Amino acid sequence: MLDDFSKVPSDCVMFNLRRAARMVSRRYEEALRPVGLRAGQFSILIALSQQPQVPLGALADGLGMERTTLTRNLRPMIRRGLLADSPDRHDARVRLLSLTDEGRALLKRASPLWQKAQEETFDRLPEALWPDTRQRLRALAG
Amino acid sequence: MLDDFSKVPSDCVMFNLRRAARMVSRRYEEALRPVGLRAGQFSILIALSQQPQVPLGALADGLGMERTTLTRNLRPMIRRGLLADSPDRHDARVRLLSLTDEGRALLKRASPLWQKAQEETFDRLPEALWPDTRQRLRALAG
DNA sequence: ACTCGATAAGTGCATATGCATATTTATCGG
DNA sequence: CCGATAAATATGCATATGCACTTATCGAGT
Repeated sequence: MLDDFSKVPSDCVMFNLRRAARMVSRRYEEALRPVGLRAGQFSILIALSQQPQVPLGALADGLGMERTTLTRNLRPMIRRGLLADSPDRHDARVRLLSLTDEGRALLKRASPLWQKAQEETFDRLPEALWPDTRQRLRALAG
Repeated sequence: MLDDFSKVPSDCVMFNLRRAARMVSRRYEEALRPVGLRAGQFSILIALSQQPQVPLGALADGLGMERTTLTRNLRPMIRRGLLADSPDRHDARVRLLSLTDEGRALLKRASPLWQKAQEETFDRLPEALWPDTRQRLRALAG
């Protein structure tokens, strides 16, 4: 039976998650194209809109992402003027991140586009199932 | 209320999916490290183990991936001798992909490692919930 | 003050992702 | 057979992902 992998593709949690993430990301990115935001960039804007100053590492943890990945994801957003970074006064190692006014304005423009993508998503997965599904995704990510 | 994004991060399907996919992929990749397979590479091997000859486009569809992405994902695997490609006799545009013996052997070695990662995953999400969860992920990906 | 272990962040390398566009081949209408 | 259209794949560009390793800084103990 060692050679029979016939059930693996459908059973593999990792495969199913990655495929769903790819497909769903593409739909959100299509919706966000008018404001020129990638899927991950929108998530970063949202995460930063919650708090005024966030250390890079804390933000990476919240996104479930390696710090080194986040470091590079920030670059095009800072270049575009959506984010700003400043050193922590009390700890020179820490890079504090924040939204610029431009970033906040773009987020406002992006919000209805995201809303639309979210609604289209709920055409595929009944919205009533989402809170429960989200909890499962959190359990998987935790 | 346009400025209040406080519920978006937790509500956003795309964000939750991407985060879960990142975290889960990292755990599977850690498990698969002894055989030097990335998460996506394992999925490709599995998909190809089902059929002897698969056109690139059909494989990409099955993986829910752009053809152009798959084209490049194949490169390191072919270089390593895990996959082979040959032109379709009846249509010179088509690239038929197949596992090599080496690829099949590696898949055999990878299988128990995958199994272990899968079991660790089910420590986080009760396995009884998986068939239902998989169905929801499929609905999202469809 | 000094050393050392811990912590925060960055770099080099390799793979992953997909859109716009180009290239090659097939197919169909004439 | 020929030209137009469609189909399968590849390339250029930009962003995304994370591991191994490095650098800079902090804090505790001496």
